[in-house]
Amino acid sequence: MEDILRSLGFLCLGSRLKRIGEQLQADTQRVLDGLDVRIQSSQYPLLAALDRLGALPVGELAQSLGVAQPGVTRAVSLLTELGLVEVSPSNDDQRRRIVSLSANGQRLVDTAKRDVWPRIEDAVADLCADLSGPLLGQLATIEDRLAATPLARRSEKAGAVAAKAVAR
Amino acid sequence: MEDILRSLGFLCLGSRLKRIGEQLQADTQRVLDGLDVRIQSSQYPLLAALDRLGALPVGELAQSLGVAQPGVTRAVSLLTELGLVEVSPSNDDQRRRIVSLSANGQRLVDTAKRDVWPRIEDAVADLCADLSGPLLGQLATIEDRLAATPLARRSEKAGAVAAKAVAR
DNA sequence: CCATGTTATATATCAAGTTATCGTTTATCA
DNA sequence: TGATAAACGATAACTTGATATATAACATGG
Repeated sequence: MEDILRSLGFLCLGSRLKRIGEQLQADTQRVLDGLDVRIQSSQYPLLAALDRLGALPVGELAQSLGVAQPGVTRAVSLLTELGLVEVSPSNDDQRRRIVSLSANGQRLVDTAKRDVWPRIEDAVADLCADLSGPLLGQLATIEDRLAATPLARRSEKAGAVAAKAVAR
Repeated sequence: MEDILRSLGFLCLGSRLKRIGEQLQADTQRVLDGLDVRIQSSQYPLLAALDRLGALPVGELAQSLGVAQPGVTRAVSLLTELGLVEVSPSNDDQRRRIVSLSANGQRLVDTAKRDVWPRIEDAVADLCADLSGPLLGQLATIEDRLAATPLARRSEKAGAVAAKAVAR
């Protein structure tokens, strides 16, 4: 069965990037499910931004994540309900609402940084290893590799390697 | 303002690909709006698939587009209402519903192939010209270029070049 | 100093993808 | 051949992005 997006090349690059991104996110979610982590993979960038940049108002958070502000507002309410972030008013500007990690959120991030993110990063790096040449070719290779060996399998391998490294 | 997805590298590649894809599609939509075409850019792959592969049942259409079947079912109902595709029962299997371009749909595709798609393809090709090196670097370059010169401007340039070529 | 404009966030609605599940129809095999 | 399994497409519910707009707080010029 011909892959139309692939055949259309640059014409549908946007759709194709979205498609690959969605598959990667779904696969990442499967890795997380296997690791007993209960939040959505899509929330990690927000938590990582707060961890890396410290407390931020909604708008700057949106900018640093490269998404539109309403998306951040929604994600923040969700994470607030989960008790992972907290919102406090700004002292000097009552319009601004400063978002920060809660104690629980910080704990989750610390754990993830140690136990989870390296696994995922290794798996994706493995997926993208030794790519070269034009962009469309690299994307095709990624799709092919993803179909041949799902990310979860790559993360097991990465985990095994990591465990071996620790055991040494 | 630090771009977190970029800093996180492979860890959030999925989110990042989605983000770039969405921006590309939104930009493409803007080009289409300027060209007096009234359908969503995201519907073009489906129409292109039917044009290229001929009439197909829903499931095979989904497979050739690389999306899940319910998405195709919804897109087909939408395009049927717009009068661009038609659905007919299969002779030999009552479960299958064969999707094909209507006369209007075929006309639209023919026009698009001649007047619209080349513009978009040139603009995106321009965006991706002379990329080299590792994937993450290529993606960063694409984002930078897109921020510097939006796709619509690139398509104007491409249109001018095409017009000049014709005039010769 | 207040009317007006701007900025920050929230809300509403839309778009396009997903998974899960259901009803039909077809296929299989004991 | 008839019971059961598999395949196809539709529907429902959810996710995660978008845009447009409303509301409230701040800034500023006359």
